[in-house]
Amino acid sequence: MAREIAKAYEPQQIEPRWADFWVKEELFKADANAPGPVFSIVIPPPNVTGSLHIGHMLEHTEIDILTRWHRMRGYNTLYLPGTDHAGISTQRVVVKHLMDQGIDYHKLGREEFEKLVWKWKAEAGSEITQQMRSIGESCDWSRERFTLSPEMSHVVREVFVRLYEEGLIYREKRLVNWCPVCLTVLSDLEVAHEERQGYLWHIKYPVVGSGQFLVVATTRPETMLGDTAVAVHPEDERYKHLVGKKVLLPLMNREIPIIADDMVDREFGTGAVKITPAHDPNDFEMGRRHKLLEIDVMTDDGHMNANAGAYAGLDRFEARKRVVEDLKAQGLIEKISEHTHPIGICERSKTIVEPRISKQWFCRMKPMAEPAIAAVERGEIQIVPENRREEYFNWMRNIRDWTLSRQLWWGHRIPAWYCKENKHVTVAREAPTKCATCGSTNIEQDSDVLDTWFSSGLWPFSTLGWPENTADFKTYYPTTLLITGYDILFFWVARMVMMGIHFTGKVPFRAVYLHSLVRTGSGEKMSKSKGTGLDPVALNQQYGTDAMRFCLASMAAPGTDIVLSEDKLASARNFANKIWNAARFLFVNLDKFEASGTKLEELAAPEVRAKAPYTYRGEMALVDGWLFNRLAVTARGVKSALESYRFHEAGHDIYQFFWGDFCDWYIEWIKPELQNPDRERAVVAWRNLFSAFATALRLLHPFMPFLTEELWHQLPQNAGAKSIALDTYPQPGEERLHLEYLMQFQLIQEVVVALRTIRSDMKLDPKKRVAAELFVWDGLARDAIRRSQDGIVRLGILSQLTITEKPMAQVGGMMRSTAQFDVRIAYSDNVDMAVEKTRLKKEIEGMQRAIESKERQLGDETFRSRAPEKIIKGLEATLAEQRIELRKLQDRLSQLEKDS
RNA sequence: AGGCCCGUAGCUCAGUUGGUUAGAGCGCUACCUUGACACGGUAGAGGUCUGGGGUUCGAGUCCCCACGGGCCUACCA
Repeated sequence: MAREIAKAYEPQQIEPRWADFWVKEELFKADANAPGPVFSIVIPPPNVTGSLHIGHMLEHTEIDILTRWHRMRGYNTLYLPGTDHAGISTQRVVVKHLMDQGIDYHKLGREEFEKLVWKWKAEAGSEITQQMRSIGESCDWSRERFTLSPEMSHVVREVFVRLYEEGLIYREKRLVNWCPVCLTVLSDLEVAHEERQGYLWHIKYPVVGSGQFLVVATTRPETMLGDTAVAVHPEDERYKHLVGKKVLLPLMNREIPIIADDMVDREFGTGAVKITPAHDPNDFEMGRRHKLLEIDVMTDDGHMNANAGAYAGLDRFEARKRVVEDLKAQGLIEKISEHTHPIGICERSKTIVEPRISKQWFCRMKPMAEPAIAAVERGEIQIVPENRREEYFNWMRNIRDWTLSRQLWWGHRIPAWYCKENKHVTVAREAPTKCATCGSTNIEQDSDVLDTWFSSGLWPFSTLGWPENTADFKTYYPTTLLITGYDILFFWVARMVMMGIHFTGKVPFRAVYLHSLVRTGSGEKMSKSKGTGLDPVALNQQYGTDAMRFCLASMAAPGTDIVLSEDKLASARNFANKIWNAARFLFVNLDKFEASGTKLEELAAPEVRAKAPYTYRGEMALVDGWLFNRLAVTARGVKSALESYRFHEAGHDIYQFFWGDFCDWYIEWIKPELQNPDRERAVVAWRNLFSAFATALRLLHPFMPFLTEELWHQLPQNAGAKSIALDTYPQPGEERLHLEYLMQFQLIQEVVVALRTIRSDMKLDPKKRVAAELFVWDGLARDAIRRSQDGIVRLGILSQLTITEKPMAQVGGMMRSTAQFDVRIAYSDNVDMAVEKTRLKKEIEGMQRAIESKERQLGDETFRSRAPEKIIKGLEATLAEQRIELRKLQDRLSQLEKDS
């Protein structure tokens, strides 16, 4: 039967089929009761609002590679998918959606709004998980989780109440980061710092009863409306005499005290600082120390409030202008200087964050941070790359309390109820009917929700059934590994570690691999909102998901950010095409061979894999010995690379093997064998080819799941089998490598390349067959080569090859020599001896340099006494070879010079 | 302000504990439409590893300084 196989690899034709197959067959459903070592990984839940971006593509590629790899190696494997309700993002998306329809969400009311978000989630919230299916991620979809599902909410509430009962959660009025656009408080981590060009306004505050002025410097003049003091350093001679006096706050005509506090920097500005406790973190602390008034002069949405007097109602930036103008008019601006300073930006709305006094829920972090630090110190959690450990420690050691509440409607509502009669607080798992303290039924639940990261922090155990001791929890917790971006080390990783240890007594994962970020050519982080991102979905469509995966993996060196380009994708696509065509070669030739009357079963015996490499009457072909050893070397390399998250190295090894060894040499070499009239020989060749190809496919499968699944199914030995994903992964053999195969075939490769190089230098017609002579120094190798003569003749495009028993004189024809062999093409047309001489001279120079440096080193007593034996031996061996080569080159050159 | 990372071939980047003539992909040059593959084949050119100093028998690799680029943390008004 003739097989239909397209001439070029067309991923669009095969990917959707396997993506569906994997999902429908529930191929990756985990079984908590299955035997074997466990590999479990939970997904960093993407936002429900999201769609797959290039960062996910990288992350999910890495996760899926390791997941498939472990599964194939026989681990009880769970890759648990899910999404995050993403409070602020989702609420913003839906609010905007409503606005587009002319609906103000405030008017809908909370309940109605929440219903709409759920509806929206049901309709649009599975885009990313659908995309994950279509790119073939080997998740267990039966265990998909959502951070705001009833089950997860139950866990969140349990955790909140326990923390409250333990005194780790408290409610307090203090200075927080407020976003006037999102209308919510933010945690420190959600505030980005940016250097901005601004001004330093020097404002003259009249000292009461003296006619003098005290000049303060500020970057935010509008906040002066809320000033309740001016502070100077207690030892500042310039101002000592003023401490205890008062200034008259301009524009507000309020008398405020001059205080002394050593937090003041005498060097900065004028050395006198206005104090606005309600709008600046420093001032707030100082205010509390000195029991100053805290006057909030702004509204939620960044306008001035009634406390701002004449400025009430103005936008904060407008107010700044007006304040400055008015001060100028009164002659109270002493000077204005340019000043670059960092300001806080809301990560979502990009507006300037306003520090503000507000009553919020906080989580005490220090007690939880300590065990989290210890766990990493003791190595219970491995952080990769290691240099991130220090960042982790640094942040953990300086940790500050976490602002938990958010003024949103979408999220886990805080399980706290306030007694309206006497302000008692009831925190409970189940909604209470009355105040726990006074019994009043006049209670109301806190209207805020929890920071989204609070529920994400529980993800590794909430998804596995905690607080019940479920089978999943028992088997899969702690998870084996977490793969996520280093940009959320604090947001998420650190918090999971703290929560995990606190609640389960165990670390949530044994290792964290922090992957790179994908950047644009100009070094920016790729971002959809900035329009600088490449769209992985479109690119997958164009180049193939496998190509994308392979490309990303090949670039994913730990600790290095990735700059992706279409060039690189094309190169990965070409690799996929190469494999496709290797398969095509197999099948086209198989058809021919079958046509000559061979039964497929003979070639595709089920044990084909197990017994490979096959021999012909006990005799191993050198090329087979070589190829299977190369395969073993590759499997070894891939294993050690993946064990240490060096995806790029694994990818490179496989690429090298598949293209360089398998396609360029093996296939070329065995071509005649496959149609060998000696049927027995041909069958051996076919079995080895099938076996090697299938092994290579299995090696590649975690990287390119679609292509390998497709081709694997077409191999006769896999007829009727379920999936390559459930097949075994090639393990590096226990037995030692047979180095002689590797070395002997490598020698052949060198000979063939030397022949081709000579031909190329001679500008020989590529089809012109010429006679050549070969001498090989090593007797064993010479015998091996004699048996491989036909191959050399074919690949070197020779008419005949004479293998001599003696070294060759460096005369006549065109030659190449190494320490191991001499090869000559006895053909002298077209030879430009001047070019040959130049080449020889250049090579001699290089060789002399190499030899001299080695001689110098080896002649150095200190080197000999201190360098390891291995290095010295190696150097000596190389030196000996190079001396031989040099002598040959010199002989050759002088011969040529004599001739001319 | 503190910390971290990077600067290697025209481009994008590898280079695990310092050790033998520094690698890959793309690009480039020449030749080749050969029965798997032009998304291809064959051969080749091209870096002395940003600069300077140091440690060492030996440095792309370790240390210091400078220059250039990036990131993170941070309450300098």
